[in-house]
Amino acid sequence: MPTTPGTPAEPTAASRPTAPRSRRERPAKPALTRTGIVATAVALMRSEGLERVTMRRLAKELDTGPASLYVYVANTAALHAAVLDELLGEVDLRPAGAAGAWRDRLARVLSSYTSVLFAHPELARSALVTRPSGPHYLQLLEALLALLAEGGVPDDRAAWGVDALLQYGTATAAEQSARDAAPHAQDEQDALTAAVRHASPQTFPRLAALGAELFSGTGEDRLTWGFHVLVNGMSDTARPARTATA
Amino acid sequence: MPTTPGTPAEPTAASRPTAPRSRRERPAKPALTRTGIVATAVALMRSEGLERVTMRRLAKELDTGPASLYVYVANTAALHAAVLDELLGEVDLRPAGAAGAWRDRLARVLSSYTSVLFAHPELARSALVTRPSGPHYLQLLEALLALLAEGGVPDDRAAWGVDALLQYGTATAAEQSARDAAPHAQDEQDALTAAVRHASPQTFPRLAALGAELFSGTGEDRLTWGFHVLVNGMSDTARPARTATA
DNA sequence: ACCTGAACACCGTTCAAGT
DNA sequence: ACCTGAACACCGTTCAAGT
Repeated sequence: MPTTPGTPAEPTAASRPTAPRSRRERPAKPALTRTGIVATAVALMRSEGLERVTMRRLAKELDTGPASLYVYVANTAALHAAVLDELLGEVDLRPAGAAGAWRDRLARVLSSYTSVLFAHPELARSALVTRPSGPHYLQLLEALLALLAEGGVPDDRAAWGVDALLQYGTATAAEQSARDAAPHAQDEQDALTAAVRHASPQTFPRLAALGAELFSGTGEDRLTWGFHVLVNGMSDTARPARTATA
Repeated sequence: MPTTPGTPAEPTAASRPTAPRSRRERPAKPALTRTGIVATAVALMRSEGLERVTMRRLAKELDTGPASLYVYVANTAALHAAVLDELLGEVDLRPAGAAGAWRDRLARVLSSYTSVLFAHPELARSALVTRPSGPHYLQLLEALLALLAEGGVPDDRAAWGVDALLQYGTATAAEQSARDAAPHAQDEQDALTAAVRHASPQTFPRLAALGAELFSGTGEDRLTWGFHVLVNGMSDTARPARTATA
């Protein structure tokens, strides 16, 4: 197995000086390891939210200075990516191998993925920018590709489509982070609703015609519909020829 | 026209004390207004990037303290949303009214939207969380809905679908921000490519079968394909019944 | 080879006091 | 009714010096 770039090997026990008994309260300061750092970061996220998972705060939790963490973690983005990778272990992949219609099983796996991110929408934001590449992510990709193959989606479309499906789930979860974080967020939704409601039917005929329809439905229903739209669409839509012209 | 909540009226000229001649260098310190603040923020973004559009940095630019801005702008997220609203004026809506196949015109409008965000991918990130609600955004919605109606997409699906289309463009632009910001970002892509390349064909048969196909194609081609997938999918996929059960 | 103190260069937001 | 100085409570990251 090749060493992942940017992931320094754990220091051996021998190379580490024996930990000086810390301030007598704590149950002996544990040695720093990448694994331990990430585990502490996950715990910190669960207890205080991702916005508290900062290099400084995490260092405090580990009873050291922020500079020490940079031996194991390249930067804050990498830290958050590692936390996400950890969380992806919670995605329920069992529907992939279960009985039933492949489309529904696909939607169930994707729903599970999305609901994991829904529990931590700030993480979804970072996932859009820093794609995970850990084993859990690979397992998820594999499960989705197997389902698409079972459904007869051509390989070249499945290769592009799996990205679109995951992106859709990720972005939907990320959107939710507004409603979570800001107590203010309802206002923003209201701002758009109000803007649409007051839009002049002369200038905005379609907006006026659709009105509340634009904001209807539960998040769950919209999400599932979207997954089916993507799956049906990619079954129907050929990829552009390699020498495509606009 | 109702007053948008959170947008205080501009102070009248009368209510404002005559500006004390500032440090004699600058061409007379202009009065603070929401419009002026946003315009300065846009200029600052163009010259130094969105990451420099902070309350403190912007205040410095306006020759005042950060506290002064809070009279006009609720917080940093609102500031960024206002900047985005401004930028959306650059989206080319002309294809909506032009001749040609509706699908292609739809794709062209969406491509224009996306390329505006591509020029400022950090803004795309914030757009996912704080949806715009300004006039430019309404015009974009209207144009897209008109095209979907022209294409015979049923109203209820268009209402949900327009969101999916915009989200797809926004998320795709947001993803790009990694490649821009971090000099490191290529590494992350490589990490995933490497992980896929080294995935065991026993454990990950589909991943092994598809391989490089997963990363093939230009961003442009993938984007356009995705738009067509969504449009074709929503033409085919009924919304769930109101009392739908899983 | 790790670990760290200290520093550099910033943040958002609030609040009491000014004009 | 705005405008502001100053403060509070933080950030990420680097680097020289320690062990």
